[in-house]
Amino acid sequence: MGVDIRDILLPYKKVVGWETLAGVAAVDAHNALYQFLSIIRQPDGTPLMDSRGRVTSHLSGILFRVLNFLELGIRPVFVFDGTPPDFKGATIAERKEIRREASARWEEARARGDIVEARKHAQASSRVDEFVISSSKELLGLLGIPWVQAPSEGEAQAAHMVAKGSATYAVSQDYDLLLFGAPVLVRNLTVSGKRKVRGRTITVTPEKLLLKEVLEGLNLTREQLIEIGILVGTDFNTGIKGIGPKKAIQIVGEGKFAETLSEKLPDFEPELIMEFFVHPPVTDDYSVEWKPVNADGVVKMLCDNFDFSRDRVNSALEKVRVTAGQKTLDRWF
DNA sequence: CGGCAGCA
DNA sequence: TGCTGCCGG
Repeated sequence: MGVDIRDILLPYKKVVGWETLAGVAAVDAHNALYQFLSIIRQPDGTPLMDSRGRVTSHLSGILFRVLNFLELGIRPVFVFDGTPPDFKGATIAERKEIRREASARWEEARARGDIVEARKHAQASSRVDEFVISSSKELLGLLGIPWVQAPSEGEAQAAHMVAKGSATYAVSQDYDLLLFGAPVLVRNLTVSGKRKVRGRTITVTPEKLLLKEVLEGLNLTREQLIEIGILVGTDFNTGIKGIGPKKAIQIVGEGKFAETLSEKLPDFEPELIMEFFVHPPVTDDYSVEWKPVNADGVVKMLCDNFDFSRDRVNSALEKVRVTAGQKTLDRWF
């Protein structure tokens, strides 16, 4: 998922404290929902589900994260994907196949009692489907959180909203936001700092990337950063085998992007993808307005309809009732 | 992921 | 008070 240019971005990642993050966060909804669906699972990989078998992991994730954001003075706006460009077709088909295989391996591993293996494949089988999207939008509405429907890629729309000042920063784990021109990208926006990765407990802290610093530091234009992405592979193309971000930066710096491509991938034409990153379809037809949490509505949806515990939901909502009360003198809601 | 009980 | 580990749906 996403362009893997992590290695060259390492020097430009800045660990930031929560107090610096008060403001409007344009959240890459697909990225957040995928994260919730893949991680909020039982040890054997089974996601949270209601009595009717509907997956509810994403609803749990949204509820607690959004309420935490509000408490921290972070006003999120979720940005959902629209219609992907035609040239994403191959990637979409490939991912579908990967999910299908992962699903089968999940079953196999569970059948033979290999919990660890089962969970791994279950995570890889996660899919943000129509139900996940519509139920997420419904819950966000009840929480008073605005969401925007992108005409095409949500990442592009989120980047656009930060660029024009509708949001302070974009939130995603993917670096594509930088290719789409997001001036500020924040990663690891999870409240609990401790995470278990392969048995080890590591501390995950929010980190900020400024596009300007990345481009100046690497002495690149945004078009050149996109060229690097295309060489190593994006959501829209496979990239060249044997070329990672380090080699790509060298190639692009020497002005040999086109030359290298025509040599290694003579049939591939990068122009459409380049143009898509530079000028993606985005809209200015949105309104971003936060409303008070509809606590009754949230309880009705989550407890009556999706079997959440009343105690848990109420105590989560209780925290923002206090916060909302304190903020009424601000121009918050 | 995030809440929370249980324990040092 | 801070950490570990289980549970949620």
